Amino acid sequence: MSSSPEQQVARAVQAAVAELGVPDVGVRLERPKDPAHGDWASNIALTLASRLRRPPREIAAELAERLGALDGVAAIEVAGPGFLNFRLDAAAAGSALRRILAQDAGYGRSDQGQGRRIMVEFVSANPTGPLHLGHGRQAALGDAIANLLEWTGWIVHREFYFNDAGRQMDRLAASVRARCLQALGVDEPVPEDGYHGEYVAEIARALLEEVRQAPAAETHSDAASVPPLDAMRRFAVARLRKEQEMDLEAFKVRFDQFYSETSLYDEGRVEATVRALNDTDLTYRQDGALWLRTTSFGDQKDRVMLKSDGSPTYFLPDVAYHLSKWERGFRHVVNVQGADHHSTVDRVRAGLQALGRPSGYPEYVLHQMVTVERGGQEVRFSKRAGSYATLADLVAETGAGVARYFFLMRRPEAHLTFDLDMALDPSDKNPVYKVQYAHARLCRLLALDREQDWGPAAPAGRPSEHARAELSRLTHPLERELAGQLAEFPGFVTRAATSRAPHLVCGYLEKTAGLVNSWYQAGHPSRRPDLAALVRDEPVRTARLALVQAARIVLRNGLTVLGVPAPSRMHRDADAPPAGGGSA
RNA sequence: GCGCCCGUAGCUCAGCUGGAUAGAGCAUCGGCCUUCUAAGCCGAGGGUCCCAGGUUCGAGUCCUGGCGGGCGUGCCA
Repeated sequence: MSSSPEQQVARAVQAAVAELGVPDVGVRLERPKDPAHGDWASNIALTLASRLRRPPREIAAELAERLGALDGVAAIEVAGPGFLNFRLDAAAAGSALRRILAQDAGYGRSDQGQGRRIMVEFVSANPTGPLHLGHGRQAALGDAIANLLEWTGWIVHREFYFNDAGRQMDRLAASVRARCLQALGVDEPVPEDGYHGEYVAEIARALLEEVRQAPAAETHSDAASVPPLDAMRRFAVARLRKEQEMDLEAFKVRFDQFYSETSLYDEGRVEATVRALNDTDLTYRQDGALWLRTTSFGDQKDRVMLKSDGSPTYFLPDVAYHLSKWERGFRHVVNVQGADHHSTVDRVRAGLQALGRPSGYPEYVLHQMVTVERGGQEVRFSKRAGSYATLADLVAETGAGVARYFFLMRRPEAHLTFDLDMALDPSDKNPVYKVQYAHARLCRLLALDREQDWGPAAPAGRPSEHARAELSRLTHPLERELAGQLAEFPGFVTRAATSRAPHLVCGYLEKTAGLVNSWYQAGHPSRRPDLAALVRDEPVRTARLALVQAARIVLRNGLTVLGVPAPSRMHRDADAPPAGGGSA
């Protein structure tokens, strides 16, 4: 792959800096916010000022002089306090487009991960109820982070861990039992610490129905014949897990593996973890319980591993679970969790460190809570779920694509207000549609070009034609700016991947879509027909269609990384939901 | 009390290793259809970047101390 003009300039600056006697400074170019400052800029002179004890402008001037004439660079300017601004010539500015066209669906991918394996664990909901909005944010985040890692050269494993053991399962079973009895006319309240949602009653009804249809002996339905608690627990867990998987399916999220907490016990992993921890000198008995000295590793207080009744706290299977990740060969693990779990971070890591695993293992992305607003008021969705809003309700209302995008728009550590009015707005006010519509609009231009008879001298625009386009024909400032923006896409993907920040891609896409719309609109036939993409002038048209094609590729690739569909058409009917919602 | 996260325009939020005049969307106001789909575009107004110190050529960004909000701080998960 030939290097981009940006990379060539960066290398040249690096060399010039080395000539000044500073060989060990990395030079990275940035794109100036103000197009008047050129295509690329370097602040290297500013950063070297104190080290060289010289005024930054003087350093910049000397660098500019040493750089002399660079291939593809039309002008080098010293500006402001000491910036070096580089203005590419039209051909170089267009050359980025050629790379986009050549790489197509691969544009934005890189090999930073070098084929290393990484696990992303996310959602990991307990099988005690439907998935709620917090899980939705996690599902969108985890899947997008996983995609970003794949795009940057990692082999990614998506895993869902579920706690199907422990006290909560007893509470679930007891709740189902109470609902069964209620269905049979017995006045039996759901336990105070049980699950009160309507869905538990649904489970109870389904369970009774199954019992009734079973060929077994005791088919008469009365209070004495409800199934044993253990059967209720198994039935409820299976059903809830199935339901969660359907919710995830509707949300277009897939996992490579669902890992059961119970399996940790069945395989003796919890027991083995206790023994291993006991072999260290970091455990002690107090008040009849077995403690781990997690404070040795920065935890705020020591934690109980085994309660005084001999049963483990959730902490122990958590450590056992993460040991299994390590044993399965995952040296890189990202756990996506709600911030309400942040207290587990220190203790799980402490447990792992006690057994010799590295201190930063695993990595955590903790996201803040989600609230939904409509008309400026917080809304609660589901009566069915009891106290919280379900993901399924939200997805049914907005579609998977919109919901995913809205969950990804904000940085994970910021509270997320899900604005339903905006999510349901079919216009470009809705950021998802803004991006999707820009994409569809570009697709439409390409289609129109294929349909149009431009005359014998002008073959219809095909990808091969785009590749041969004279990109120096892209001279309009809006075209230059859009082309420059498209060149930035791979950088955003790598930055979003390494900082586990899909929202950066959202921001990038909205900016790009805005530039697309501006350019498109500037060339609207009612305004400046000479700026339209589909002009008669064949070389100009081919160049503009190359830009169209490149922008289309970038928008599509960006949406794809986020797990949001990139439709080539949007529906115009006021009644029908927009095509891009991905709710199908 | 202690720990983590947050505090930027009326609202929801971006702001890359500290850099040029602090940005976007929504909302408000004013323009633009002879449709490459106006579900759009152009423009305007709107800011003590929570406060106070510090670090330096330069701080929304880093450090310290406050203030305000969220979450956590179980032999619950």
